[in-house]
Amino acid sequence: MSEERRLDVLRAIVEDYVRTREPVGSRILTERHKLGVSPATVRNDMAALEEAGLIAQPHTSAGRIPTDKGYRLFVDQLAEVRPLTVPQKRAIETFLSEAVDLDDVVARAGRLIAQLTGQVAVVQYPSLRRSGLRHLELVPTAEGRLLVVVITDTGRVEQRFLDVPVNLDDWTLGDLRARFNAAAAGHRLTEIGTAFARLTEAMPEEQRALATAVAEVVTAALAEESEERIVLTGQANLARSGMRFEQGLRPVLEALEEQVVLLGLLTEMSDEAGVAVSIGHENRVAGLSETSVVTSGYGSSDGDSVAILSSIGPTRMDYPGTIAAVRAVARYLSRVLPG
Amino acid sequence: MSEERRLDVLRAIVEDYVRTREPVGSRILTERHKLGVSPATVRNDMAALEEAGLIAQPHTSAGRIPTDKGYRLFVDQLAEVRPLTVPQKRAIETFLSEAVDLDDVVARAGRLIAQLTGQVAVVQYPSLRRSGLRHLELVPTAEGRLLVVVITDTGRVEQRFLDVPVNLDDWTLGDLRARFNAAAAGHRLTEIGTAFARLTEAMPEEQRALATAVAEVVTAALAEESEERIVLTGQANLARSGMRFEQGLRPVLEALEEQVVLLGLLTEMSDEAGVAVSIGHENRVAGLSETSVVTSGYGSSDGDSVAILSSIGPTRMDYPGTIAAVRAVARYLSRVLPG
DNA sequence: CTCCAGCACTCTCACCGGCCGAGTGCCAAT
DNA sequence: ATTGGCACTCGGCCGGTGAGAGTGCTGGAG
Repeated sequence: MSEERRLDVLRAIVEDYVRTREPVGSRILTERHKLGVSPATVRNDMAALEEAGLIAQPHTSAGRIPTDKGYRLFVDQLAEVRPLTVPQKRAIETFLSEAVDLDDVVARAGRLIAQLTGQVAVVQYPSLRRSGLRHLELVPTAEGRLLVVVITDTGRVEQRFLDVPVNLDDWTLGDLRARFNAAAAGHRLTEIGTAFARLTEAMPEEQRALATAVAEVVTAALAEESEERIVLTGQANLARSGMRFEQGLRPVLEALEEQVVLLGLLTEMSDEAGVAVSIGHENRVAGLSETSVVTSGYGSSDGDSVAILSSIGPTRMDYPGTIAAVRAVARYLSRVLPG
Repeated sequence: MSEERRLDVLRAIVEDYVRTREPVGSRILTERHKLGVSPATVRNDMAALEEAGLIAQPHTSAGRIPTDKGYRLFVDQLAEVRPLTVPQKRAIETFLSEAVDLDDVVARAGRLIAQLTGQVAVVQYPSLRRSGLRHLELVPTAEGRLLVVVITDTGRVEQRFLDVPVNLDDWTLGDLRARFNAAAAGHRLTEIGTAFARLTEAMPEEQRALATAVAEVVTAALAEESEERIVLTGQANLARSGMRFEQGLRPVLEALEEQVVLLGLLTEMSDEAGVAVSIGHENRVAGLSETSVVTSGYGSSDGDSVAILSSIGPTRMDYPGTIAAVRAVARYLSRVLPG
């Protein structure tokens, strides 16, 4: 009983089940894949695979379907990379380059992933913390209310309201703005706290309180991980014919709405470089136990990514295709982004 | 056969069907509602209501369910306003007032609607065109590239890149910024074009080209209706038990992803002041023919709204409750927003 | 030792017929 | 106008049956 053929059988089972969404039996397996052995032999292999926990049968006399562990083995060792076609690549490139601003870039990336994979796309906005500060703007909005606007060099804009005790004349405000911008120019947002600290110490007495308040708001806004924004696209794909989940859509939709949790999952996954895959129960998020998540970082050509994008679908998904799509979009995205 | 009782019967049918989600027959009707007549009499009334197209039976010998037309009559004439409880109102107020910025306000409003109604919430960002200009900022980002940032008095920030032929020194930029802000201060964005036209004419020759370019970008950005952004919340509610649609979730989810179309529907509905309801096939949007949409404008205390929020659910929805929730959130939202 | 054909067994699913109940429409009576 | 009575019509719910698919096992061949 050759080990190699057993893995061939597993690959055949995964491929067939992904295509037909029906448990696959020994007869069909020998008919559709040139294994060169009889069904009976395949049955023995299947028994071994089941013993190893790689496949399972839904009920006694139905075919086998891969388990999470089976998919894992498939993804790690058996799947062949299937690069995108040239037209597809061109389409990605042009579609992304037509974007008019950051919102548009993110939205388009989501639509690309959703359409290429036929699944749900999750795109995180370029992280505030890892990008540089371009400009800081202070705008009075109402009596005693100040709007603080942060513009990063990835083109992202963040805003916060700030209640200030006193009214500010335009001149003071202009002065403050100039000082802050001078202090912050070109720094990474993570280093900005210390730069501000130096600044406020050097301020004239009567402005120091306000300055520290502004500095606090800015650093707080940037520190607040929960403010990382993500965008979902292609949720309609969840209702497509091929997407029946055992537990129904409910838990999946609920998990997708818990953006904080979702973001935690994604960042946790993307520790390593390149494309990462998390399968079924490997996702600690309840509600995603019937789905697999394929993620990749993006955002800079020099390796360290500033944000994440991913595709989420049923464990029974086309892994090679999904991985190829996610990787391709991530690459072009990194190229298109300013900075 | 009194006309009045017929309407009582219709109201009873709607209320029962909304509660139980099962076709309601004459017997149960007389048991659960004190109509003071026998089932046989009710049957006659029901026959008349069916003749009038207000109710229908899914198949022979099942109870009746209201038609779109029936719901319409119910909403227009029969539904009694059911104000929110005091705790609910307090909850809305505090939850909204805890928001830290505009994104957060919009997100919280969505969550409120989704939770109060148990349906999908759609919240439009405060419209650019109908709000006033607070501040215009010009930021150089790279050689020959200028970032134009528009801040409205509702706190919304819009950004556009602009390629300029020459490099600008800080002083020219500061001067330009000052001039634009002086010209635009307090104007509605729709009137801003003319204000800018006057400004550019009065400019010194060598700056006029740049000034007109900036003016063009700003007005173009504001004219672009497609940039109106909306946020969806509570899509998980679509998968709740009470939400079975005849055609499945697919068309509904697809319709919700067509943000342009959806926005068109909402703006079309909210022509009139106050809360508007669109029922079933009244929605021209394909895919929403099994749903009803309850919308209200929000955003200013003096009547004319700057944006829209709404709740979308099955035609079989709790209209009084939904209307009350939408109205309440819209009101508090208007109060909380700056401006 | 590996592979394979055959066989008995199990389980799901689709189909069928009949029954039950809910609800209706009509009619005659008040 | 209202009501009680009555026959009728369906849809949904068993319970049984038969076909089909797939398995595990066993014994024999290479």
